Amino acid sequence: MDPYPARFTGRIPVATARAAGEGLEPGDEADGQVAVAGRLVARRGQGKTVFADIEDRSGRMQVWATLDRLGPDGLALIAEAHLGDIIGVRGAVVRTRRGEVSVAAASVDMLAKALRPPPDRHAGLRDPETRYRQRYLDLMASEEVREQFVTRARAIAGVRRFLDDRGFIEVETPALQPIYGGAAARPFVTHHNELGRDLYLRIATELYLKRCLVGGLDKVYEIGKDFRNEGVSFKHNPEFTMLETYEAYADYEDVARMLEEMVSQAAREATGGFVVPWKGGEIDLTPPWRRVRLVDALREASGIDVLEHPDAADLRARMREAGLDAPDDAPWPKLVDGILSQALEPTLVQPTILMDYPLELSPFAKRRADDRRLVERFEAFCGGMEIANAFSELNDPDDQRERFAMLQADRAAGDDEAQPADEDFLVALEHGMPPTGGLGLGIDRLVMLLTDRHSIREVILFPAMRT
RNA sequence: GGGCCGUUAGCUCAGUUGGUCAGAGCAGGGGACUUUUAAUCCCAAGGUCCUGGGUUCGAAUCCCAGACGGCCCA
Repeated sequence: MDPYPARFTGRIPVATARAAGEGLEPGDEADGQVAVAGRLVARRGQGKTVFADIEDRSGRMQVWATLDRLGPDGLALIAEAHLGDIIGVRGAVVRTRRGEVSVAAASVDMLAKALRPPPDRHAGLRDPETRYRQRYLDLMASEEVREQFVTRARAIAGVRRFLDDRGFIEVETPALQPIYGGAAARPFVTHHNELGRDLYLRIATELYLKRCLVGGLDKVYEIGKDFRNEGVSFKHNPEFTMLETYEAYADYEDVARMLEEMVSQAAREATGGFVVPWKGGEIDLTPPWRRVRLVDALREASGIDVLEHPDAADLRARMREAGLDAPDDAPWPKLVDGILSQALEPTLVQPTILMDYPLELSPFAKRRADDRRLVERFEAFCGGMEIANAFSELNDPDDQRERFAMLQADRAAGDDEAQPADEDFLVALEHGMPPTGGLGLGIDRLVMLLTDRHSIREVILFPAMRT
């Protein structure tokens, strides 16, 4: 017997086979035969009769194996199979005297022998380390975990459908970049042997997607992995999935409306509604979301008006007065971000859009005409996490050049997350980029919200672990 | 970065004051059983108690260091 045969023909999902037996009375047998296959998850031996449960993605089904129908070799195969083996069964659909729709096995095939045992059927797999490192065991042991990742796929499909329906085109831009940019983060560095030079794994797709806008693609999006060389936490994985969209002739308020609709549609496709459970309460994603100016929200949460403390040392002192952590080497934008993350972000459970950020925090956003210290930018928060970031994109190449210079000053002042200037991108801007509304949406965090999971590791199949 | 907790059989877990304390259930092995539903019954087997030091007559247990993981805080 080959324990790993190449094929098993004619298979149907067990849910389909079960449906064929729904109308049967106990003791009845349907006409014809079906072929089903799946992992052996339980077996109840009775000597010359064996009951076995097999499971595929569609569900679970009982196999009724008797010496009369199978003969000694076939019965031995199923009687001696291990839990975890993948077997194929052909036979009539019946309803047993106890009322269970089953396949009365006429033949049994070993399709894949398992050499290692599956997790305990009743206790499941609880050790979080094994769950993450050997996710296949977690999936094998838990229908709920399998469903978790189906929900993730549905949410992403919902986002894609939403954007495709609105005329966006999906594009792919380089993950290996000669210079990184588009976010404040430290990159991973890798090396190209033939070119003899270091390359960076992207920390964002922003600067390449904007090049697409310069070229006239007008409405583009990319869903893909970004890589940030930072610590891991309940909401950080070094590689994570990001959506970025750019729409010509839109501004950040247009983008805010699109975000609300997109997220609520994804929620409906993934979970069936706009209201999702969250940490014992619920989050209502129904548009419109609350909007508040960032500086007002910061003042309400911390008592600090950041625009009244434009000097880093001054702001640092004020923060410490208020009991907030303010590192000595942090430049002004980092300090403002510190107030946001410490005092404000955890309070933003219901969806909230914070509008109008200080220019220093936002090197790619267009200034507000009415207040040159602020830019047309929002971030959306939900469940105490940032989930999205959007601007009216800066398309003035001279202003952009100045912003890069500011970043270099931050870098010199000790901010190792400040990104280098990208001359090639500036050349692209000099060719003219239309006024554009851009958006970044953290897909992993969105999935956390939609599935009431409080660790990013629960929504990433194979999260980063120490080796 | 800090604090707390955890790591014992393939899985889920017990293990008292430092002394018959190497244990159970399930899985796996042998046997009985032709309608079971976590089937049942009998038998046997299964260990780097995370790693390395230390204290002690004696350590899964106490101390120190480390690894990995979880939670909380910053």
